[in-house]
Amino acid sequence: MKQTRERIVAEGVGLLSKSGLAGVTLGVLATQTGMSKSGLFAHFKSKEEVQLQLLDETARIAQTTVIQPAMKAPAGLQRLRVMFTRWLGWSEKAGLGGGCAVAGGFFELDDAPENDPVRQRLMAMELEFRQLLTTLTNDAVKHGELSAGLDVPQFVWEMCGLYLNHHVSYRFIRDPRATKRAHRAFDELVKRSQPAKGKVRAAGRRQ
Amino acid sequence: MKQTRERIVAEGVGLLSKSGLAGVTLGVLATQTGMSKSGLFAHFKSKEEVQLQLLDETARIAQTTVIQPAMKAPAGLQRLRVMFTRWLGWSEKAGLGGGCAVAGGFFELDDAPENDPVRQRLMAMELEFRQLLTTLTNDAVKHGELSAGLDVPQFVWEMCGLYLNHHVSYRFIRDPRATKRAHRAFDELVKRSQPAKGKVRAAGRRQ
DNA sequence: CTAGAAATAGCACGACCGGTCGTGTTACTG
DNA sequence: CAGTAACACGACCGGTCGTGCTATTTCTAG
Repeated sequence: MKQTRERIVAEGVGLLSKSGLAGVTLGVLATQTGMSKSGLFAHFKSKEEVQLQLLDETARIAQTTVIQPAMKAPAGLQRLRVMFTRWLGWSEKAGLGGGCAVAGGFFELDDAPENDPVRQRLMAMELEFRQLLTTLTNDAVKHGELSAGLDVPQFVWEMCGLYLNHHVSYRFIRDPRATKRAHRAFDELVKRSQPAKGKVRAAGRRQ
Repeated sequence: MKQTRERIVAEGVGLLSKSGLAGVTLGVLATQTGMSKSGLFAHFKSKEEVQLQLLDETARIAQTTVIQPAMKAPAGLQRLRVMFTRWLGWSEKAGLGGGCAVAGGFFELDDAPENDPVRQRLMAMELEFRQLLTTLTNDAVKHGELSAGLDVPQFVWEMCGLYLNHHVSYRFIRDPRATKRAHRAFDELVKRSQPAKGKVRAAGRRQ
């Protein structure tokens, strides 16, 4: 059945979130789905195929949990801000039961060979998302909410860092101030990226 | 022999760096050390013991690679800066052949039970290092190089984030600009944490 | 109601896992 | 010289891994 495969994938994303790529085992996934290992395996060509499917499904969930709500916000700095807010701890909000599989994969596969398909998929997902952030940041610049001279790649780079930092702080350290810290850092990042107030430029209107 | 155990540990830190905690396997470690699995195992009570020893050794290496050189620099902002510079990519500089095992462990064990000994060790290592960073930052404040009104925990938090971000950017993304980006972000962090220049005394206008 | 297709289970495989056990070698001790 | 303790070894334990091959069940079409 078509929907069995979907059920497996839907179950699997939770396991992936909780246990990481290496923790996704055919046996565990089968048990969790209430199937035999071979019955489950018949739906996929290989374990790698399972991992790729799970990453794709993870991306789909992130799309609806993080990106779509953000795109409903008004373009510019507001949209960027909503994106960041939704981004933090999104896997928990989506009910995955664990952390962000993509962030986890960064550390699991950082030494994997360049042509590893799972690594490549992970890289593609990340670059695509960073591209989106870049676009949103550029929009905020066009709206005059961020400085025209802003180093946009650097801005995006730092924004991604705040997410990673929050992930560790929130999930490993379990610091209750993690989310507050991340927002504060983001606010600082935005503030120092804004055009000079009251100065010569005409593009003034911020926030 | 005493030195056999040391040889195992010395070999193991490389494996830990390359493959993460889960990748440290008695069999692989034995092969790599040129021993039989059982011969190797005789030196430890359990695999967990091996992991703890490897983490300790990793800490020792970090001590000489990162911390000791930094402590030779003049106290204050300079020392903090040297620490940060040495910190970035330290595992490579130390010849471990992989990434930072501590950073990797954050993502591997973020869902581990609170009383997991390996998780606890990792946490202790991190908190100790953050404590050191806090002390150095406080020193820089005392030297008047950072603002007296600085939110020091937030400063340290952001500094740790820059390290994580660099790790991903450098090792997974393999962005050649990673280190430049990290330094740039650190400079910005320092700049906005400095006391107002030329102006009055503490509590400057560093909004 | 039955033929065939699709989905699932059963089973076996070789490899590796963490860990145990008995044995042989070596070097020091009395 | 005999005794002994440290050390490393190969064989092996019960399990789990990914992955095939072959039944069996279940669903659907005529």
